[in-house]
Amino acid sequence: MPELPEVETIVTGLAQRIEGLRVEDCVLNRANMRFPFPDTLQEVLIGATIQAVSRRAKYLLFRLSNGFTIIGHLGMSGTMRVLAAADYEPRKHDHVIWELENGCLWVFHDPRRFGFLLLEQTDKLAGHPMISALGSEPLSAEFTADYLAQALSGRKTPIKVALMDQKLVVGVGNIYASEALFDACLSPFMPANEAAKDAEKLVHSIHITLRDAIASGGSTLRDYARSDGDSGYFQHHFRVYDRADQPCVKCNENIAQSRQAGRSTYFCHKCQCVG
DNA sequence: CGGCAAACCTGCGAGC
DNA sequence: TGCTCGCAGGTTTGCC
Repeated sequence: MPELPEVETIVTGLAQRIEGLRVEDCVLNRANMRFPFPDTLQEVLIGATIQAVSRRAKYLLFRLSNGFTIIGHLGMSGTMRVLAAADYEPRKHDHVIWELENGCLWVFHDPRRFGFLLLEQTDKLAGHPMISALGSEPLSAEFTADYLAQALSGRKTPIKVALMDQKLVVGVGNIYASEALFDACLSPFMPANEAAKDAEKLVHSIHITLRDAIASGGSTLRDYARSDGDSGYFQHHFRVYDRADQPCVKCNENIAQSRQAGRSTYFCHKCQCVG
């Protein structure tokens, strides 16, 4: 679901609302999502204080006062909201509800159940299999044109598919891969090793696209909502994503839709030199 | 090893 | 109106 801008927006909101608070109770409305919930989830959580909420790639990290960290993922349709207990009305797919010491509820809702929660000791977090193999954070200093060019070299896979490979660069999903390639005027079908020569342009476009989206509070399609329950606004800024047959904002040609690795790709034939 | 399709789920819109 | 089909923001697995 949510790609980096959406996860970032949720992390910022959750940090403001739950950091420093003790968990009074933890209600599991089912035994599993994508994976079974850890047996010790409730035991570890109840009575612990949430020291810090952060993000690595699209993973949410909740550092607890007792040496454990919750690793969360929102999958395609997950949301996390915090609201006053008095305002809570149960909804289908509210899978986990944490009761906080200030009387608020922190609710994990996920219709498609591709999301999950795992538990790891904080000092072993970097070695966790889901975390250890991840590529560069696109908004960090290490995500440079040199890094990207090196990572793309020798790969024949289409550049759009490569940008969505989390071992290469994290946080770029189907929406922002299409948007960044349009910004860079590069064909999504260009082999990655050819696109390596445009690494500088690509890094710039990925930066711009993600920062704009974060500034807009992310994109709301169906399920995504910020931690305050409000929607994001970046969907109004889409230039190609979900705009098939609508005029290109630069050249007025119709935006085209295709499929790569099972995912929809949107692009402008003219601006992105797709022959 | 690289690259693709399928699988995991539910909900919604399009089309018949 | 009501059904079926296809598709949806992600990641892993298994097959070629």
